[in-house]
Amino acid sequence: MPELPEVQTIVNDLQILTGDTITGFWTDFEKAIKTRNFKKALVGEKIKSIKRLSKNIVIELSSNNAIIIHLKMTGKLLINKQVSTNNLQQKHLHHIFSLKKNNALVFSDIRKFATLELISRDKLSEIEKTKGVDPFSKDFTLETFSKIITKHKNKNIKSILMNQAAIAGIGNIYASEIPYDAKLNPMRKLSSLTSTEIRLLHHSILKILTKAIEMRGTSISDYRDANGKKGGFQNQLKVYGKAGKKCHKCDTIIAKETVEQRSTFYCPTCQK
DNA sequence: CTCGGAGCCTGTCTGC
DNA sequence: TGCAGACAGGCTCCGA
Repeated sequence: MPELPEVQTIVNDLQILTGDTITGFWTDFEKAIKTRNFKKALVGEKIKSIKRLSKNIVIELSSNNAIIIHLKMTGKLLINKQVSTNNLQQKHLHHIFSLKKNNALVFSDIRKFATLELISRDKLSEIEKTKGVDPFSKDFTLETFSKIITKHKNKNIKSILMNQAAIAGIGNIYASEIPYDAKLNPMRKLSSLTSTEIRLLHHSILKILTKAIEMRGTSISDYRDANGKKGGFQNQLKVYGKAGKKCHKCDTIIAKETVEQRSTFYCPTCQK
C-alpha cells in the first residue's frame, strides 16, 4: 500500500494527536507487534511528535522511545473520532490506541503484513542510517542523485527507484509513474543515462511525489488517509495499472513487464 | 557478497 | 455457479 505520498498524508493528518496521551492499547493480532510488553511501555506516554521515516510512521513519545509503524500493503491508521465504522473496517481492525483527548487511533490491516514496534532513540538512529536519501530532504540534490546512479550503474531505473537503501520512500506505483514522466524506459540501465536524462529523472521524482502529496495520495483499492478518505492521485496515473490501454500522449498500448518480481508499466513509444 | 525465490496474509478478479 | 490460480501498494529471510 502506502508509499511516500500516502504515508506523508497520514502523518500530516496525525499531527492533531501531538500532545495527546496514550491511555490504553488493545490488540487481537500480537504477531504484528515486534516488541514485548508493548502495551505496558505505552500507557501514560505523551505523544511528542509524529513524523515519516521512509515509508514508516514514527510516533515519538515523552520517554524518548518511539513507536515505529510500517503499514506494508493494506495497513490503515484512522483517527477514530472522525471515522464512520463499516463492517470491513471492523473485521480487519487489529489494534487500538486509546487516547485522552482524541478518543482513539485505530489500526486496521486486511493482509496483516503491517508491523508495530517500540524502539529507543538509539535504535531509531540506527534505522535511519539504513535508509537512503529521502526525496524531500535537503540532501536530495542532483549531485547526490548522480552519485547514487553511478554507484548502482549496473542496475536499471525501476530497481534503483524501488531500492529503499538508495532512495527512501518510492514504491511500485510511483516507480512506474516517475519514469513515464521523465520519458525514460524503466528497464534502462543506469550506466546508459546521459547527464540530461539523470536531471530529468531527478526532476520527475520530485514532481510526481509532490503532486501525489498535493492530491493526498493514490487510492487503488485499500488506501485511506487518517480520516478514512480516499486520495486523488489515482485519477492522475498515466501508466500504473493501465496495461492494454492507450498511452494518452501517443495512443501506443501501455506495456506491462515484470521487473524483479514486480509489475512495471510503461509506454514503449514515449519512454526511451 | 549478491541474487532469486519463498513467505507473510486476505481479498478480488479471471478464466475454465 | 464453482473453483483454482493469479495477482495485489512491501519487505525480510533463506539458501545457492
